[in-house]
Amino acid sequence: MSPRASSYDNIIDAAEAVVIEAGASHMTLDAVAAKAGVSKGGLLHHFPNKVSLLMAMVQRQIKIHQDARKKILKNIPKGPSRELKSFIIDAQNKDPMHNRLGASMSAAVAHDPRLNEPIRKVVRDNYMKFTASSIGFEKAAIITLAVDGMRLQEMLSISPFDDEQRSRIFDELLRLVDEFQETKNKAQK
Amino acid sequence: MSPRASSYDNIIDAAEAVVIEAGASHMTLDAVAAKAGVSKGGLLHHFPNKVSLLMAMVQRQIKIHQDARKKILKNIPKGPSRELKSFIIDAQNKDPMHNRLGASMSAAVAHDPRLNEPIRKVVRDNYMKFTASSIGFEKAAIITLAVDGMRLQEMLSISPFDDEQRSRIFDELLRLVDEFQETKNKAQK
DNA sequence: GTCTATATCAAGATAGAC
DNA sequence: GTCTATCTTGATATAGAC
Repeated sequence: MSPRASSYDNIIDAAEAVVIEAGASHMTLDAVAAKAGVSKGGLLHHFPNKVSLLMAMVQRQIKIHQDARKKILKNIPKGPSRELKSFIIDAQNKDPMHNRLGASMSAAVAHDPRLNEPIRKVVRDNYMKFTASSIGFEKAAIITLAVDGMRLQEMLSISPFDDEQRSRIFDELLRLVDEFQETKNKAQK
Repeated sequence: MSPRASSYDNIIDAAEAVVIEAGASHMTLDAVAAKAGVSKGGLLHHFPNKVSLLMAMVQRQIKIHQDARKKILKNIPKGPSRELKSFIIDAQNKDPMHNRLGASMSAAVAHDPRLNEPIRKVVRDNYMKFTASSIGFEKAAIITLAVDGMRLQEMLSISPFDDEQRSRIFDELLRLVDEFQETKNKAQK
């Protein structure tokens, strides 16, 4: 599906870097080309227009998170809320390369709001999966919303939390999933 | 502080409307002027440049929510988590005029990420207030993050919930605040 | 496959009449 | 205080050489 010429990923890396450093509105083709070390013509050979670059950015980030969650799932002992937990643990990861979904998304949406469609779909699928889990619709939704809230705040650089607070919150989220699960189990007996 | 010529608010209304209908990237001065029924020259008489319009949009929305929360607070029986509850109830309001903070913010941030500063400050103040409440830092943070998550998703049009689900989630959030409070009370005895 | 040069266009902002 | 006309810039995209 995606061509894997070395410059292809190189250009996407550069585009993400520009967004992170200068903001979505400054992600011009000139800036991306300069950052990637190619000319604008070279860039436009790989991505015939700006929208195709933005879509590639979003798609690559979606794939990165999907792959990460599959890996995480393997290491979670079987239990009723594994999917939801893998989602929390994936978001907990502060690795720079891992947290560029926000950058890609804000650049895409700033250019054309309709480009949010693939992300909308991912969000939809997530909530379908998690709210069908055994802790109940509302509680699963709230946990997921809190995780997305954290990510979206970080994407907009309005998060009020430092690293230590951030990790305490994620730990509590994981704990709450278990607690909600236990409450539910008792109620069913 | 803010001039209240009728056209002043009229122009801000128009700017918000353009963002909601066409997206942040299409909020050009031409489009706003056309929507407001004035010429570009007329618009630029009130707002000397685009940034000043964007800042006015954000400030007005912040004030609307502050005023709304003050009103809501009066109707909440005294108790330990009144501030947090007023925040949830304010977010619950689906009145169109009330939910334009997202539009203003996305337009501002799309133009220049540094314009998020006033909102960053509001978010900071909120979390300071709520997490100092008696249900404990992590739980208060999670409730607040879930509310902000809902708002930010709606701002980006990626929310997967319909109206009925949305209101069930808000009800559960209010219930959880009380439940967390009770748990805390018992623990302190 | 990568480059330079250039066409085209849209948007922000200014000047000055009424 | 509102208008029209115009200037200027910067960004996307195309054409065509190497």
